[in-house]
Amino acid sequence: MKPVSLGELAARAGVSPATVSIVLNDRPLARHVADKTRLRIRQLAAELNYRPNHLAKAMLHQSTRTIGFICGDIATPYYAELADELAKVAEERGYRLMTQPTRWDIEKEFEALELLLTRAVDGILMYSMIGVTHRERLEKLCRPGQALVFLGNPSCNGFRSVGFDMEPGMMELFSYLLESGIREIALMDDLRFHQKCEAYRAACRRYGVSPREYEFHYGDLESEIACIDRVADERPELIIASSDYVAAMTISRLGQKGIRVPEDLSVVSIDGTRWAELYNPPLTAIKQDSALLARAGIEELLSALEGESEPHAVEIPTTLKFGGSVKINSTRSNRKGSER
Amino acid sequence: MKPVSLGELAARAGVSPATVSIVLNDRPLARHVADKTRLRIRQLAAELNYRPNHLAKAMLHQSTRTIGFICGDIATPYYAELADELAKVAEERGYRLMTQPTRWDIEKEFEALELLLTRAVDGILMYSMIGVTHRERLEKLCRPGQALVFLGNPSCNGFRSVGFDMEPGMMELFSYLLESGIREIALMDDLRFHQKCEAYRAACRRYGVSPREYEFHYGDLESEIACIDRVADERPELIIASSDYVAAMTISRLGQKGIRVPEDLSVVSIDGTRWAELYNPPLTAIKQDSALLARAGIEELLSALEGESEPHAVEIPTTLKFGGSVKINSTRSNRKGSER
DNA sequence: TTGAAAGCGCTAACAA
DNA sequence: TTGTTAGCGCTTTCAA
Repeated sequence: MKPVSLGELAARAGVSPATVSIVLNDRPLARHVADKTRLRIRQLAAELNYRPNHLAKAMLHQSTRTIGFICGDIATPYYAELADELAKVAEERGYRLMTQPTRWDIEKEFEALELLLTRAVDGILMYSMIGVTHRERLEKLCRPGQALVFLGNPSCNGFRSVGFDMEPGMMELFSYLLESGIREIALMDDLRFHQKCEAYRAACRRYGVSPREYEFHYGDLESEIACIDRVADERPELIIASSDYVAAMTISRLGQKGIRVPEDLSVVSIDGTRWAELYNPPLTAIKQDSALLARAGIEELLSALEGESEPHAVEIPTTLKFGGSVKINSTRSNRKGSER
Repeated sequence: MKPVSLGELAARAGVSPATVSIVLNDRPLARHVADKTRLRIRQLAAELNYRPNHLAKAMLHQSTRTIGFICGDIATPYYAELADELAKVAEERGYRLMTQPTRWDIEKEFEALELLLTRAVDGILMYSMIGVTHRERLEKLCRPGQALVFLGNPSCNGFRSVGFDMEPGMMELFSYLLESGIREIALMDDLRFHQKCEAYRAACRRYGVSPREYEFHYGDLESEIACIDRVADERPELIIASSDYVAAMTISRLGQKGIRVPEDLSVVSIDGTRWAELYNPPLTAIKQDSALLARAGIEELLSALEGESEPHAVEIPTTLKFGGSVKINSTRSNRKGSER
């Protein structure tokens, strides 16, 4: 049972396709169509369950009203929440979201960019470092000014980008920790994504803390586990984990070794998703607000689609969110230690 | 700088569009095209960064090679993992996935169905109860045999569906619990989704346990909290939570009231995602394997697209996964208590 | 108040 | 070995 086309509908109504199109789309000219005809068309459309063919429309306007979201990971809490927010904001603006997970595979990210090039989507949001690491290859495909926005990391020079400014949250964290008498503050991260790391180093400098970095690679489970094991051996007072996910992995694995959080070792995570709040203990975190990121990202993309030619590099400030995964030493600094 | 069309490319190469199409798509006839011409076309295409217009192709075949996934929630671990698996399997089969979160809003679910009707996607996977609860309205839009597969709940009579069989996991759980000396087994769920509930009742009957049910509504935070508070007051020995997410919420909130899991109250969750393993304590769970669901779901959808007319109702068995959120009473039953 | 025709970019069938 | 033509379903002039 094939769907009816506008043409067939017109034939059955005894009018031309043009008339049907005008009526069903409520074009200004529809006011000049005889009431009888208009009603007949409408009724017939409902009866036959007529639906305009999205493909034909898209072809005509050369637009699918779809935004692509290319992302290394969509199953982890931070990205899952982000994808959800993006879909919501996109919908508000009359777009759909097509999410392409790439499992942090550079080749796949470039493949996914073809979505944009073949015009299967109108624009692309990309959570990736290729704007920095694979600059030339990227430029061969898309010149700045295209409907491509990098998410997460700002300062993809020349390309549009919306990311977080890690500094405020990091500074707030350090100030809080030092007040609480904690000085051995280590970072566990994929150092290829250097923003968190840079904010960490800046904070270390400012507060006179000597940096300790534990490196692993996103998506490489073994390196993550090895990294946690090193932390367990060397036992800093506190470890900043690069995400809620990594924090959960860390606490879980430390627990298996009999190391308790926060009693034996404190953990601070970066992200602060709903999961961080529900974790046991609730995670103290540098909060990256995915709702803000989503909104700003889509705004920037739409402004590109509307022909706004100047690319922006938006930065969204981070904040500190208190949980229960940091051990408070001195009692006097018990300011807002637990919020719930 | 507008993208070049096949027509322009042909003009510049001094050949007809048809020839270009044949060459670039490596059609059988391409072997009959002069080597010189073929090379010239290929080279020019690369130089001009030619990309076929996806819309035009789609229009021709009346297919976008895209599958829609309509789902109430995509931010919660179980659904996030499922979306990830679906995207992966779809990609293997040459399709893309378009995820439409509806935040459990029935109207939105019907709206999203328009994706299928307007042919913006080739088929739809739907995680929803409307196949059961809004049968007539649904039938008015799509008759069985259409490229629509219900996920999660089997037995959407007449419609294709792929879901879980909760019984094996539930029975295994009960047998384990009774062996461990736990008899007060309660369920916390949205009873509108009656599968889990039915398996629970069946297990209660079989094992002579008197059912205790705590009801809340998905997506309604207040009802969830109220539900947990009732559980805290009435304190069954063990509570089966309808998802990893709900289990985490429960344990977190119980913790705030000073009730520890599993010392004071045991919790078993349903889902068994990666998050369940990383939780503290790791959750004992009835496992719903999202990779299996994804694969079976896509298979079923593709078989519909390929014209296989007989709708199936596939059921995937659940299993019990051991964690540390159940308090073991008797020592003799310490069989595989903790697995990690 | 309505209809006819052209065209969006591509492909497949048929000619040459 | 290559070109011509028609058409996918819809919208938008322009003409009647």
